[in-house]
Amino acid sequence: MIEAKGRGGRPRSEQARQAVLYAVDDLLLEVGYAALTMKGIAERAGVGRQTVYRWWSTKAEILFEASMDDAEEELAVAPSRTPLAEITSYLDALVRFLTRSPAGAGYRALLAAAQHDPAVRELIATRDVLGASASAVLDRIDPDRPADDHAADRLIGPAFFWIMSGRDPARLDTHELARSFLGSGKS
Amino acid sequence: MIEAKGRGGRPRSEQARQAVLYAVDDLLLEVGYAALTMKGIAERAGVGRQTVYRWWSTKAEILFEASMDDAEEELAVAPSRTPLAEITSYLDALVRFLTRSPAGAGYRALLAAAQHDPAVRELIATRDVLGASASAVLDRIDPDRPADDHAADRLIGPAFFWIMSGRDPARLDTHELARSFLGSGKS
Amino acid sequence: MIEAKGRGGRPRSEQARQAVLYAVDDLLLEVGYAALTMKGIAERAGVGRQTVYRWWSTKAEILFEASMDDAEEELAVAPSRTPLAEITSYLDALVRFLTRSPAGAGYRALLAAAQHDPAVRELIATRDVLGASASAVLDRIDPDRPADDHAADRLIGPAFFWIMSGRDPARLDTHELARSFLGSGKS
Amino acid sequence: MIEAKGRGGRPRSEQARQAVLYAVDDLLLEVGYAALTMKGIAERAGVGRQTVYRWWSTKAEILFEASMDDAEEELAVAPSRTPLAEITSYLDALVRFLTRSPAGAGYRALLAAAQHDPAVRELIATRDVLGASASAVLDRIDPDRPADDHAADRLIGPAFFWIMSGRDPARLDTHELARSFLGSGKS
DNA sequence: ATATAACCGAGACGGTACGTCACGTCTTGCA
DNA sequence: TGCAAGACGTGACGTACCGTCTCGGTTATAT
Repeated sequence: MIEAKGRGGRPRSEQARQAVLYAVDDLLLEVGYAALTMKGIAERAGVGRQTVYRWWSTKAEILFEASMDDAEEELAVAPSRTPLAEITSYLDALVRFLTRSPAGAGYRALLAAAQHDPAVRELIATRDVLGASASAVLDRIDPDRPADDHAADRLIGPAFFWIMSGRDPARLDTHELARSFLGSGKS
Repeated sequence: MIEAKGRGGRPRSEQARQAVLYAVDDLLLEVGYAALTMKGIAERAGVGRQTVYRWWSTKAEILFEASMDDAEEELAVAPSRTPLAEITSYLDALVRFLTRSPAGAGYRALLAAAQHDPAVRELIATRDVLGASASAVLDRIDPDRPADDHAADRLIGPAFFWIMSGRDPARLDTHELARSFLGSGKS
Repeated sequence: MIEAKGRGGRPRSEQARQAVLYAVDDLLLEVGYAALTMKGIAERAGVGRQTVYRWWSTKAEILFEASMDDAEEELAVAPSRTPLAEITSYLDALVRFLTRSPAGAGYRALLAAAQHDPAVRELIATRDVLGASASAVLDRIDPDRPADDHAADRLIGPAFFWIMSGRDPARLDTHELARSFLGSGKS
Repeated sequence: MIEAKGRGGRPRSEQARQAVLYAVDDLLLEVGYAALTMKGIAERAGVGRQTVYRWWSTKAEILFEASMDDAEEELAVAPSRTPLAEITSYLDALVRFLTRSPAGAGYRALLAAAQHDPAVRELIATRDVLGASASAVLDRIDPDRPADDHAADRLIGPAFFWIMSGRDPARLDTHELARSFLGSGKS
């Protein structure tokens, strides 16, 4: 049993939990991460402030719980006929996730917070959604690929850097990046 | 004349400006970006709060002015005998900058803030210190290299992603990354 | 029920309320009305600033709540054997109140603030402590006295004007004022 | 010569002085005494801040210089045929001054400030405009009236108290006050 | 059935940073 | 020397949110 139940008492309200997660999703889009406050979340969710603090310590934790499932789903791409097509389509999904998706906004906000908050750093380290999604694609292309060759980092990194630097996603040539990626590390 | 001075009035105090920049540098190391406050900066600098707000809108702007010159300097690497050595040494400098340098901490903080603050986004877009440092190295290796092939992004990206994800810099194999980088994009 | 309490929430702290009122009383004597600040009151009371603002809008309101009970008490004079003695003793109490009493200092400060603040004007209009105290004395002397003959104003006014003009209270001849008052408006 | 001229240098600008006085008059009506600031006065007058401070210490001083001449003029009433008419007409002028006139607003503001500022108290003590105006009327009615009988205070006081208490001037019966005044202090 | 206990909402509590305003002083260049 | 301009250090303003703490009430299980 994961749920270590207390001896008695009222059980946690699933309704309150959902309301908080939805509220965080909405507010992130409406006001941005910086203006996201525990107070605002509680009020938007129609929930007591203490109830929020009882189950989450920081807004980062709530955002993590609210976004990561969506993130995983959005980064899963359908198989393609060629490696080039597959890599390209993955990079497109990655860019779309980072720049258009609410879950991507949550991810970027968390990554940002992690740069100056060790607690958030540990939190996101528990679940490497980007790396896992890239590895899934790479494993499909080459099931015998070596571990620890930074392949996932080389696949994700260039696009990731482009986006995080704040440059226009439309000017990013994912096809070129895919070609370069496949042409590297060979002989 | 660049300095379009008003007709009258007391001139800006260079001493106050320096004091603020030093205060930001110090405080960033001592308390971190999240705990960096305009109030704290002013007090540490021995400067009025209004004086800080008069010249900078946000702590990000101050940090930008305080860090970017140092950043540029720290990312300039000495020429090496072989391309591989040069690339590797650049990547080492990059990792050192992002993980150990005060200026690098400032850079990461700014990049983080840019993820949810369009003003900061524009600010850092005005001066692409990472991209410029990579381009300098790449130009030295191949003066005739094509523009817009994302070479700088492919060079920086993997290490950048590794660091930003919060993973251990010691476990990053810059030599391997350098080899992969040089083996890609050929034809 | 007079106390229309909200449905939930922590109840107002009577301790905090008292601490604020005492702090205002103390500070008025120590630093004067002009140097009385909401910040100072909160700090002296050991209370959050928001807590002060939650229950009072201005320092005048706090002062009103803190002083008016005392004022009423200090302006009540014991009956005397003759009208002249009674009126004289009332005028002495009035002068003492306006010039020596902490509550009187509060009253003068409020009256002053009312001259350029309609809100304070309305506030003090809700409780005419001076007029009520004078009426009490006048009613005792002549229970059948007509209303609206400005008797209370004629009794209070001269001494009030003298004090408010900043002239030396010791040079005010209350006995003469009492005699004149009793000699007027008769036949 | 009253004006002790300095050894050399630019003479005081009469234009600047007038501009400041007009600015104070205007601003008092527009924003009220509390919101009247040295900064605001200087800006409205189109004058340097230092220039204001050079010639006046406080806003009260400026207001005093700007209002008291007007006050004296407005409180001078034309002779009437009977004492009752004269007294009544004086009281009407007094009420009008205190409640309608810009100079009266200035006077009330100064009197208010004097309640908690000894410097202002001394300032207004140098020129008793109300008392002087009342004495002028009383002297005309009875040139041989005794000094120090508080007659001026008894004349002014009731109306003054009524107005300062913030009660409706329209409900003040000046005729009744005049009758009472003339019926008092006889034998 | 009835305690007991943990949950729920609401909202006041002492703090602290926010960004603005005015204070009174100072430092310019010009008249 | 006076003057307009305007930056300086100081400190109060009123607001927002922090995380904690009562409140009255609500649901569950454990007697």
